[in-house]
Amino acid sequence: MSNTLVIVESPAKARTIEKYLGKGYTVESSIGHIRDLPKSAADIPEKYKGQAWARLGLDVENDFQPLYVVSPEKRAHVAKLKKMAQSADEIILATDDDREGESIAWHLYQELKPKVPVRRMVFHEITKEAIQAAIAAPRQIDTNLVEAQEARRALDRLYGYEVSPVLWKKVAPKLSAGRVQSVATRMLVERERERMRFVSAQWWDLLVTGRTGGDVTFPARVTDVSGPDGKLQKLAAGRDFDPLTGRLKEGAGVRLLTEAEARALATGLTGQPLTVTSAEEKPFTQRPYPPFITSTLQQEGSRKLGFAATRTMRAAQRLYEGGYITYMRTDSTNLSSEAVGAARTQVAQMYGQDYLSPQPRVYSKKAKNAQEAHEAIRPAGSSFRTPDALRGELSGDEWRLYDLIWKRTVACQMADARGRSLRVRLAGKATTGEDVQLSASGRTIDFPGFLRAYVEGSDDPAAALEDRETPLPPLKEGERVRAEAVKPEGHETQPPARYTEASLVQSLEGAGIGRPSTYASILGTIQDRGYAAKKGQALVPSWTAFATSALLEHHFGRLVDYDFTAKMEEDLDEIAGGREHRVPYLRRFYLGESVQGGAVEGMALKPTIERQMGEIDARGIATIRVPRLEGSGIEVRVGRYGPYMERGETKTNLPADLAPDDLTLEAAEDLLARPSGDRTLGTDEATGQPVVARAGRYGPYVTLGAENPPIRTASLFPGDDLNTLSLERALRLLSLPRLVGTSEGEEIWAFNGKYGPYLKRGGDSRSLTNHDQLFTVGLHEAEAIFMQPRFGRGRAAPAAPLRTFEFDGRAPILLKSGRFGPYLTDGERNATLRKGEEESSLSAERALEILEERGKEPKAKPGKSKSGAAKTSTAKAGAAKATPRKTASKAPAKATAAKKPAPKTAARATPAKVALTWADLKPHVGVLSAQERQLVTATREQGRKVEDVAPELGLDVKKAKGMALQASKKLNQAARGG
DNA sequence: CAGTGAGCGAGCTTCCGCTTGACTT
Repeated sequence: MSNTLVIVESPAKARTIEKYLGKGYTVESSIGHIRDLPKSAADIPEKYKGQAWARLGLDVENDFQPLYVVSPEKRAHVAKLKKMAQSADEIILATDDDREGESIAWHLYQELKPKVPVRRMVFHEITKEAIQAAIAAPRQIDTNLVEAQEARRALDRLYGYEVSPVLWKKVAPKLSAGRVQSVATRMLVERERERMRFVSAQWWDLLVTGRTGGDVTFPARVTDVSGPDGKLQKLAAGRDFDPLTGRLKEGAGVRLLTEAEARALATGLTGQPLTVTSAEEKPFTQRPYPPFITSTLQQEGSRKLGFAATRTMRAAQRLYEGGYITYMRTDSTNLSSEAVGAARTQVAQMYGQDYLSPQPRVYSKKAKNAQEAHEAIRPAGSSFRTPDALRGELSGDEWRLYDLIWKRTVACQMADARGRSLRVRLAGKATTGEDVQLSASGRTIDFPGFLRAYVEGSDDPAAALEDRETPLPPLKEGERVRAEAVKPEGHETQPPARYTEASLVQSLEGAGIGRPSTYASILGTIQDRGYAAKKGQALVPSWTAFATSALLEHHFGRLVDYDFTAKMEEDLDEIAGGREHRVPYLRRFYLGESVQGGAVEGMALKPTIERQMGEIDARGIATIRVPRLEGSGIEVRVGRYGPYMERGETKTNLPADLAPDDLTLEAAEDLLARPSGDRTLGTDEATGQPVVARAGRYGPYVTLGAENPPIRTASLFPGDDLNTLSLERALRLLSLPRLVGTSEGEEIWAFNGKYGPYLKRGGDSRSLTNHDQLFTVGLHEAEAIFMQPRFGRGRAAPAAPLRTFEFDGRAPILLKSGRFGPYLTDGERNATLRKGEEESSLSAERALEILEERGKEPKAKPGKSKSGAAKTSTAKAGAAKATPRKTASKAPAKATAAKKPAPKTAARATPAKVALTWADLKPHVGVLSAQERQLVTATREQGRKVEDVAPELGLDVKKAKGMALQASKKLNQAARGG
């Protein structure tokens, strides 16, 4: 009997399809993509590790040739597929019918290397008919579509892996940038900026309770009041105000009532007669919403059930795996005919024929960039199980979500809701003389139709139906009523609301950004990177998000345009259609294309980054514009240790839970006046100075004196708690250092240092084993400690090697445990073990290989270089080869010698850390910020003093010196190929 | 962003889209 292997993407799908296909077919899944570009160094095959482009996984100088690897966690599964492929007579690749699915099919083909016929088949519904039809109409892999996917993949990699490092250098390490997340972050930031600029305004109007002759009451609102000239004038409402100034928009032509005017008018209108001047009734109909797709399911999951996107998706995944619903990651609102039939049957049964829409409804409005590989999300099968029937079977989240999906699906085949809206205008006169006009509106639902099953945004359709009705008595033109009660109401304009998970997903989807499979993880990413935090339902962007967004907007504007993805999709469509190709497309994006006149066409990412690295002023980027603080001299900055505020010499941390929008001038002054986290414990009687407990970047500490800088500081001991620290304890800590006694004519002092407690006698020091010894060590004990060799007691002895590998004619290689994990060393070079290199199973040969391949010389210590250089030269030559260094360029005189460099001599002539000259460093000034560059150029090229240059750059001398030092470090690092 | 003293191994961080378990607490 023949055996056909069918491969789909999802295991749950495989199980279903296998049932429909029967004998002769084996159905297995790929479980998503099987190969990808290497994620990090650990995934890069040895063979490619030395390549400059390996980090990207794309050979950017060679047609962007991708390097695909099977990730470690997929290896076993791919091996299983290979085995199955070998025993099959035929293979059908039935991955999804979209760009990614086509690519998965192609990767399967590449990786399995089948020797039997291979066909490609697609279906959009998991129904018996659809699958049999698909089997009967196979095709070949669409290589153009695959190429479009590869272009998409490459672009995302280049964007993410080239731009993120810019953020590491200019903002903070471990940050990230990407086509999707950076736009999502920008959306949050722009909304917050609007809120920060927002100026609120107050306005008043009047709510009138009218009473008819028939003794029915209804609400109406005053819309117009006559001015001094007797003419009616519209009352101001929220929309008439400019959100940037809080003042009425120019030319609004409305009247703004003060509270007093509103109250006077209310009194004057109470009890007065009103005349109905017009009554207009209009019928309306409302159509049901389309069935769920991923984004709308997440939105309604959030609105109706209060689920976060991940929670909705987790429940949906379980429903899908249990066969209760169709696939939950989809962008298509399409329903199979099976589903439409099932829904209609159920409507007729449960609500009656009247509630059925006369014609089957088709929902085809496409979302931007929809790929439509699946159906809409609906109850599975050709007859839907009702939520009630599943009460015992499903529980908790799953049942509630199923109920929601069922209702929405059934409702989409129901009849329109029908009703009437009534709009009434009334006129009256206050006793104070003003004419007024009022308006009342009502809404009556005559036939609820689909609303009986499903009301968007509400958990209970029955209750929501009532909410949707605002009954109004049947008022006729000319009818007289009485203003029974008049209530003046004050209102305040509101800033635009922050995004929630649901509304952000909605906006991203609207712009065609992100895919159903990624919406939930986008939210995770921006929170994991610290770009946003949830505050209730709202997503609040962090100060880091402001800095990052500002950098990208100013220096890589095109990359964070809201339509960047839309444009990319257009280009990818061209590639998929065979009218454009991957390589030239990527070349324009990454390298740019020179056209006549020397101009560069395309995004030209790489050259842009190289240029911007020098342009971007890190300090400027870290300084965040806060409109409300303008002119106050207060600056907000994100520093290495989080966000802080600065005014002159005063600095204070910004509390983590303070949203950018909440930083008003008042709040800022308040924080500056009371440096954050500081707690005054009391007063030191001896000096009369306050004792303050603070949290600093090196941990908690106490100070004597509340000023900056304080008179004295002392770190807390490991067991101390900043929140409960007593004044007595603080004073005891501040009493350090302690004079232990005098020995050998020198004083012995006990200090608490950054590496822990230690004793100091003249120029000599010894560590102590615990902090309490600082108070307890006596002179004799101290002297005994000093008798010990420096690295003996009081400091962890050098750890014994974990393993030793011996070699003939070569120094042994030791495996040691270090701060950064296990590493190999032979005394000359060191190499840290990477992921996948097991310390237990390491062979001597492999150890040698690793050391040869990537062993690095430890940093030369001053005074040690001599003896280092005198040792074996083989290691040096190897290192020099692995990381070619710039030879000191004061060497032009030795040009002849340099022409034919004999590796060993060259290596010996260039010790590991010869001081680099300005000529060596100058080409690398691109790594510096504009300010750093000016400073360095002035001092090193023009030979000026930092003190003289600082004022010109608007820096104080102390800061400038620090900056010069930093800049020098950066330059050296860059010049040495770091 | 405070201030302290010596000596030891740097290398990695990061993207977007497809999919599920396998881990531990």
